[in-house]
Amino acid sequence: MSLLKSKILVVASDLFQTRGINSTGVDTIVAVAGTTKMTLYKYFRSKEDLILEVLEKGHQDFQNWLNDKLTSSTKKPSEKLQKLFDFIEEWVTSPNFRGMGFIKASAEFPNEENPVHQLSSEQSRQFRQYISSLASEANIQDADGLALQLSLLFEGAVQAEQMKRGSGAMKYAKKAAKILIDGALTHTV
Amino acid sequence: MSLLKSKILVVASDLFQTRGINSTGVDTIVAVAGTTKMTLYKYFRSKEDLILEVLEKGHQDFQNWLNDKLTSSTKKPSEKLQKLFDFIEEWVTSPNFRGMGFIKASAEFPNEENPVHQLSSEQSRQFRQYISSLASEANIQDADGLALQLSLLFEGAVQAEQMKRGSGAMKYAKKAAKILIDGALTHTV
DNA sequence: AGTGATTTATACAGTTCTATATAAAATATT
DNA sequence: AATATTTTATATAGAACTGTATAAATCACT
Repeated sequence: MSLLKSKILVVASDLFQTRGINSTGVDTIVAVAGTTKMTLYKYFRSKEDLILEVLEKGHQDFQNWLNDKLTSSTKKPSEKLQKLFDFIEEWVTSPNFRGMGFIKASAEFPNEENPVHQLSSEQSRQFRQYISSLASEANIQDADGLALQLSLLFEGAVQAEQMKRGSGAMKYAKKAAKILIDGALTHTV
Repeated sequence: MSLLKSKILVVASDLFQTRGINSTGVDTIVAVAGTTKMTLYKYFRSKEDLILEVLEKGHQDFQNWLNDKLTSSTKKPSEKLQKLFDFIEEWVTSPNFRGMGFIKASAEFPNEENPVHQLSSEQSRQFRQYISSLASEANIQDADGLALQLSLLFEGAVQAEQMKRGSGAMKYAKKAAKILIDGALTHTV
């Protein structure tokens, strides 16, 4: 991928997160990225295309990072589930954390027919599905149910953290997650 | 309050929730409300003023409704806490539910110096504080901690419901809340 | 019916935004 | 060095948005 294109992606991701997507114009993006609109529109057909690619990249980066961490940490499915929130906390508190794109994008594009909304909704579903597969491997009965509960905690915590940085929400989300996971594990098949 | 003013507030609240705040122009609001911009700007100094009043009204309506429900349902503090999520579910699934304003507003206005962001952040804090006071009355040790966890579940569920209507998130949020509340109640002072 | 306040209709100034056109400059390739 | 590609600089079309000006129309009240 072109250096300029990835630079634009990084800058756009940053600005979208800190100023909002609709409030960030392409002029601002190219100015911060140190390039021009002509170049931006060479690599992205439209602003919407840019938004979609930013979301896609952010989600893939997160999923890859999380999956690598989990698979290299332990092979026991139940332990993976337990460590999930530790890694999520590590991700959220890392200096290059720019927020979970799909959480904000769905708020800024509430129309269910909007491509940006659809992508963020799909990413949210994928993430929940990933947690559910971990729960299934740990032989938890209602894997989808637990996955939903954990994702609620996670998304709530990310939002709280976005709303007020250093809120300590992640700490209590972890405690709650542990209670829910432990409870579900004692009712395994 | 003037009929037109409250009509504008209702319409704006509806449009902000369904199309997003930044994506909704004042022209659209007055067209749907069946009035003109002149009248809108008579009652609201600016669009930002309108947003703030919409948020304020939405939050007060919710808090008043919830408090009335809780105080008239039971006098036992621990039962209030248990019934909290039942009423919240009732609110969220009611036909005139237009979403929790402060959740989306903070996403659309991420800048912490923005008045809209500040108000939604304050409302989020107030709601958490309200839950915490219920937990305190029920003699729960870490009342603030439980309140934070419950609000994470709540905000996560509202967002999930906004992202995909009829997701059933509230049902699992309630189950998780019950587990957390029961756990906290067994460790009371 | 007549007076005063409210509301509408319409136009528009001024800004911002997405997206494109065109030509010059810089960079890479042969 | 000459050619081809990429990138910049600049201008601008065209739409959308906030907010205001002005005059006509409607409404409330006496």
